[in-house]
Amino acid sequence: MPVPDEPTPPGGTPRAGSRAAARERTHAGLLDAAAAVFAEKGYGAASVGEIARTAGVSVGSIYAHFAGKQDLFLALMDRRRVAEMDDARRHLADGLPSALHDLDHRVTATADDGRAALLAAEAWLYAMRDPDFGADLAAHQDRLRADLLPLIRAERARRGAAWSLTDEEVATVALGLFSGLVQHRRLARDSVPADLYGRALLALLDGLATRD
Amino acid sequence: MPVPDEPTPPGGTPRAGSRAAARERTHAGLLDAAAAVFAEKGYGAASVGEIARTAGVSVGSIYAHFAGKQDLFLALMDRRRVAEMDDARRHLADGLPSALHDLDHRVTATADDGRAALLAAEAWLYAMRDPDFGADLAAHQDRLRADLLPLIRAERARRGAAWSLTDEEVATVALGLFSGLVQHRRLARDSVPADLYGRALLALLDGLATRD
DNA sequence: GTCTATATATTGATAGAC
DNA sequence: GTCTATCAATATATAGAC
Repeated sequence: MPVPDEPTPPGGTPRAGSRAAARERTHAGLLDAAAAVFAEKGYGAASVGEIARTAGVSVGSIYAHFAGKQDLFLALMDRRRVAEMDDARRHLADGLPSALHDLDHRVTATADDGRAALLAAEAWLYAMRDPDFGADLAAHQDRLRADLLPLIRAERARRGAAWSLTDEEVATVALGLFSGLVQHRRLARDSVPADLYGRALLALLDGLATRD
Repeated sequence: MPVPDEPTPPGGTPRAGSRAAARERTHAGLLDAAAAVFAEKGYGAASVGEIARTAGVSVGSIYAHFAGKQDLFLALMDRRRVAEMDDARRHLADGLPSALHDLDHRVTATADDGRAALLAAEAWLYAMRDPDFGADLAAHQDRLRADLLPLIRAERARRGAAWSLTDEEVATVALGLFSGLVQHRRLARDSVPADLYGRALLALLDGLATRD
C-alpha cells in the first residue's frame, strides 16, 4: 500500500532543535534514503554508500545509527509496517461498503506508487530467505487479516446465508487478490481496471452463499 | 508454477556424444545452477562465481556461453517461460472442470516448490527495473491469459447468464489470485488450504451472474 | 570450449580525528 | 555523532595457455 513512510519517534517526539531531534532527523532521513535506494536497486544490489549519499550523510554515520545494511533494511520494514497498519485501520473503520470503494483506490495507489509494491516484493523475498523476518511478516499479515474479519463477519450476518468459505478464508482471498492484482497492474496497467478489485470482491461475496 | 526447468535444444537435439551435445550439456547445466543460485541468493546477491561452482565449471566458461550475469538470468527466465507455457497448455486442454481441480494442485505445488515462487518474484522485480524485460513478462502473462479465455468463455456459455466482469477480467482475477495465494501460502502455509483457490474461483463464478 | 590467473572496481564495515 | 581514510573481501569480466 502507498504508505507515506512516516518516521516513528520512539517514546515521544523530542523538542525541535534539541540534539535528540537532530539525531531523529538523520535517523528518519536515512530510512527515507534506504526506502528510495532499496526500491530502485533491490536489497542485494543496493549499497550503503549510495544510501548514505542519498541521505546526504557519510558512510560512517550510517553505522552510528544502524548495525549495518541488514539492520537498516529491517528498521525500514518495521517503520513501513506500523504505517500500513495505521492506514488500514483508518480506512476500514467505517465498515465494508465504504471500505470496498476505498480498497479499489488502494489497489491503484499501491500499484502506481513508485516504491510501495517494489518494497513489498523485496520484503517477501527477504522473508523467504530469513525465517525470523518471515515470521514477523506473517504475523503482520495475520493482524491485517484480523482487522478485516469484523467487516466480513458483519457482511455475512447481513446476507444471512451459509458460506462456502470460512470468514478467515474470505479474508485470505481478499488479501491475496489484492497483492496479486497490484502486481499484475504494475506489469500491465491496462489489464487491471481501477475498479476490478471491488467488482471481483462483490462477485465473490455474491457467490459465497451455498446453493442448497 | 513448479516448472521442471527443462533444457531447450535450439533447432533439434544434437546427437548424444557429439561436441554440440557436450556444449548443450554445460549450457543446460549452467541454467540449472543459475536457477538454484538465483533462487537461493536473489539476483543481486547471486555471483557468477557461485553459479560456476554449482555447475561444476569455471568462471571463464560461463562467459563462453553467456555475455554475463544479466544475460544468464535472462536466458534462464526464457527457458522457464517456455516450460511454463507448455505446462499450462497441457493442463488446460481438458476444459475448466478438470482444470479447476488441477489448478488447486498447481497453487500448492508452486508454493511448496523450492524455487518456482522465488524465481517468479525475482523475475517480477527485475521486470520493474528493466522495461524491456517487463514488456516480455507482460506479453507472457498475456499469452497465459489468452489460453485461459476459451475455458472461461465456455463456462459463461454453459451458465447462460450475463456477467459483471468481462472474460478478460475474469482471467486476470484468476491469474492474480493465483500468484497472490501462492505468495501467502508460502509465507504462512496454514492460512491457505490446498483447495482454497478452487473454492474461491467457484464462488466467484457463481457470483458473476448479474442479479437483475 | 574450458581452464587458471588476473585486472579493476566496488562492496560492507571499521578506526580514529574532530 | 559525523566525518575522512582505509581495510579485507568479493564482485564482474577478461587474457592467454592448452
